[in-house]
Amino acid sequence: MALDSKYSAKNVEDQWYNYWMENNYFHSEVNEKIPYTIVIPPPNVTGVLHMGHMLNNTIQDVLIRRARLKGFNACWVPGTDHASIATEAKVVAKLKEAGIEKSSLTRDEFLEHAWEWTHKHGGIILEQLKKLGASCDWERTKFTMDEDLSASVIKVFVDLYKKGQVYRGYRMVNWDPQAKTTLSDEEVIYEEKQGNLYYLNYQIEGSSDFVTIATTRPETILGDTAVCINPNDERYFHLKGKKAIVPICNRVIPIIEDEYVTVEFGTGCLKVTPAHDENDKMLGDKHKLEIIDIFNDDATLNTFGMHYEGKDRFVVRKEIVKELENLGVIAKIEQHTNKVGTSERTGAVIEPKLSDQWFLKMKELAQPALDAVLEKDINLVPEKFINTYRHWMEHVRDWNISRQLWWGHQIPAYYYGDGKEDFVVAETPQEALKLAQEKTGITNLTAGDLTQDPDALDTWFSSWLWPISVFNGILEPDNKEINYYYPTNDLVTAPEILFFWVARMIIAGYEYRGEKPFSNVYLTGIVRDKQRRKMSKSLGNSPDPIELIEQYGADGVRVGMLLSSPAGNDLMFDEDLCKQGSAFVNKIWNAYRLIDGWEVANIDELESSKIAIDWYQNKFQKVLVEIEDHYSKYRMSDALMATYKLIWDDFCSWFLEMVKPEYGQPIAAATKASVIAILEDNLKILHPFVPFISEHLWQDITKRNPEEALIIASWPEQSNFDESVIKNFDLAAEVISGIRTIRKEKNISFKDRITLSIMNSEKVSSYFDSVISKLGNLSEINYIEEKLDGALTFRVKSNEYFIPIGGEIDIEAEIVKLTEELKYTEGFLKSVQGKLKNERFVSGAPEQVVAMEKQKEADALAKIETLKASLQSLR
RNA sequence: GGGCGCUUAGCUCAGCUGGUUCAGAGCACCUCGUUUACACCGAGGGGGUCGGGGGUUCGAAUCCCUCAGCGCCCACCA
Repeated sequence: MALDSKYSAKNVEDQWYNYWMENNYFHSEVNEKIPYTIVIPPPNVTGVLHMGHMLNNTIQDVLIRRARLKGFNACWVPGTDHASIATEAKVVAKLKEAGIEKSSLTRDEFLEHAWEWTHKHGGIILEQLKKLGASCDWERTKFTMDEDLSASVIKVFVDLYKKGQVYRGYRMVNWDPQAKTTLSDEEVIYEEKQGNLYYLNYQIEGSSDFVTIATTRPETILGDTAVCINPNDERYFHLKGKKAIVPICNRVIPIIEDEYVTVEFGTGCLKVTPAHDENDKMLGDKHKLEIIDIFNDDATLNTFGMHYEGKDRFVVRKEIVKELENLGVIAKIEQHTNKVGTSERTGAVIEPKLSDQWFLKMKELAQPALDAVLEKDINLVPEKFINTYRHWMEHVRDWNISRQLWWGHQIPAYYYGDGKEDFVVAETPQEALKLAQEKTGITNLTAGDLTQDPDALDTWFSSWLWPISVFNGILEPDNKEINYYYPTNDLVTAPEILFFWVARMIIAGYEYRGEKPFSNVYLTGIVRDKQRRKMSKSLGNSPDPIELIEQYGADGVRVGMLLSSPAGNDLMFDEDLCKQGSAFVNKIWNAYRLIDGWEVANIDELESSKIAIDWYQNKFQKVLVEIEDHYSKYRMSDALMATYKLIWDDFCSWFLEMVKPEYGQPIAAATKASVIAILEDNLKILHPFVPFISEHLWQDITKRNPEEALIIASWPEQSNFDESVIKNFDLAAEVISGIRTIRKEKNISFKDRITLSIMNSEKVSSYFDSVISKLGNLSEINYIEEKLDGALTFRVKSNEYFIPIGGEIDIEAEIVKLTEELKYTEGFLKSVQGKLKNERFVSGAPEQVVAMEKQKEADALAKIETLKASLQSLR
């Protein structure tokens, strides 16, 4: 058959993905084999594939395919996350485009829209993963809002409530005024922003004196309920017990004393706004201050904002500064940088806000999860993340798990009155009613008297159960699937969600299984562009992964992604890497074309072929050990690079060149059979990286039954290898290199056959003559005792090689070359001897090292001898 | 403000407990090549005083100190 010299991935990849699907190779069921399990970090259900996913899932697929080849029962569970806030924001925006406000809809109406959106866009990302070659067990696809997963979430919430771990509290929380919901501390990103520090004069009641406070947020003065000084600050002793007047609203507020105030900062005098700052709240509680909330939910001012009512906080900031200026109360304005919290999802500036929310106590739950990582029961790769993890776990704060959103799991708390404790928590409304009746003693309480908490749970409150809930391990803790697949093996995810997700999964794992959820966590880098900017939609610097696959093929893109992605290191994505990837795939393709085209005949195997096969088999084993080592350390790019070099350099450039028959000649049947066997082993180790082409070639070699597919073949058997065979070959390769260098330097065409003479022949393995002769295109090899006059020379180890080319030698040039080599060798000898003369070295260094230096000395001396002799003969 | 990490060839990075294969790899670059698998190719080649300074040692890219630059995480200083 005639194969095109350019491999076309497009024609091949869909075909084999379908073949794999049809034969159900991705599917896993409980059996007697050892399981190897990965749960996918569930992407947002309505999201599209981005470069981070590509990297992430390529690594997972490499791991899972390799495990499958190694004979494990490989199970990769895919799925999606409902992504409460992100999805709700999208749906709200979508509705707005259609002229519908969320506030005009009932909860059920809104959820209908949300589900519609989810069904329309959900799963797109999973389809995209198929293009990449992801061998997930699609029959197991899960969604965090599936019925059973939702029930798991509710069950866990109720359970934790009963255990006293979940509680309702009135606290200062992070408010996202755009999404109009609270956020957990982890969802707030602090950004350094340039702002001003305003110094304002507050008049002292009953006096013309004033006190100067400093604030970054002048609009909040309308919520001030005290001024605070440090009791030890002599400057303000005269203010003790006095009252101050807030400008504009003219509220009279007490001047309190607290050592919390830093004397050195600003004026050493602080305005206290308990409703809008966590520290102020703390002061307010301590000194029993009034709390005045001046904001609406969207961060516009409410009636306490007086004439600013209805205006946005940032507009008010500008306007109020003007008004204060007019009133003459601004003492000065300084430039000031401070950290401003913004919403991870919407980017809106977070407003600290007091409200009733649900919290999960973390301290106690975190302990086993912390120990597991510190004791390396769970390995973080790379290890540098252990410290970060430890720090977070040791300082973990209670988790705000309620969100003022509709899209998500509605909190199973039911209110029957307005009192703080007038609620019950239960898995079902029926149960809630029963509990409420018991609690209140009112037996004729009806379902209609109960109102479910309108809030939804934080998305992560469902994804933290993922490794358990996908196997139904919450609802049926003793089912055979969870018992078999859990704990899973590897988790591959981005370091950004180490706290959001990974840490919490570990916590849930110990709380609900008494066991870790996974053994290894591979934290990938962040995909950046060449300018080191994070790839993002808004910057428009992210290539479309599907377009990349169209262009370079999934195999090419996979290789491209993996080529430069050591764990934990950011990946500077460059399309050239994909080019390199597809070039590699093309190389494999052409190697196959070569082999496939060989005519066989029943002839004896050539000596060079036998040598080549023996050498490659040993080399393959040696590299296999390296590859295994890299895998064991999760060094995927190194494993790939070792494979890449083995295939490109050793297999293609050396091995195939050695066994390749002369033009028009047939190859020995036995040789071709060996080459095919070697090729098959190559395809096995290539398969995790480039699944499509490897399967394609595997199936093209010979007709295979479904049970003989490469995807379920077995990884090459590890066996001993003979290092001396490899060393011998390296020597031969050096000689061939020497010949090529001379050809190049002297412009001797490769087509011209030349003669090679070797001195000190007893030290050369004549075993390799055939190989050297073939790759050097020699007409003959001579073994000589005396130097050859009128020849070009080169040295490998202490042997000297001569290539006679008649009388055309440029003697002067040869002399220069030899002199330089001599000079270098003498310098080298000097440094070695310097070491050996140093008694402290000889006595202090290990024997091995000293012996090595002595060997170096001997080699150098010998080389100097030959060089000198050669120079002599030229002169 | 605390903690962690990084700085090695033009680029992206390996270099484990100091000495064997310690100055490496891939890409890029330069030269030559229309060799009968592949120009997404082949052969050959150039390129780094391992961020600066100091120290320990017979010996340091590797250990210690210090300075500089960069990055990440955490933290309530208005």
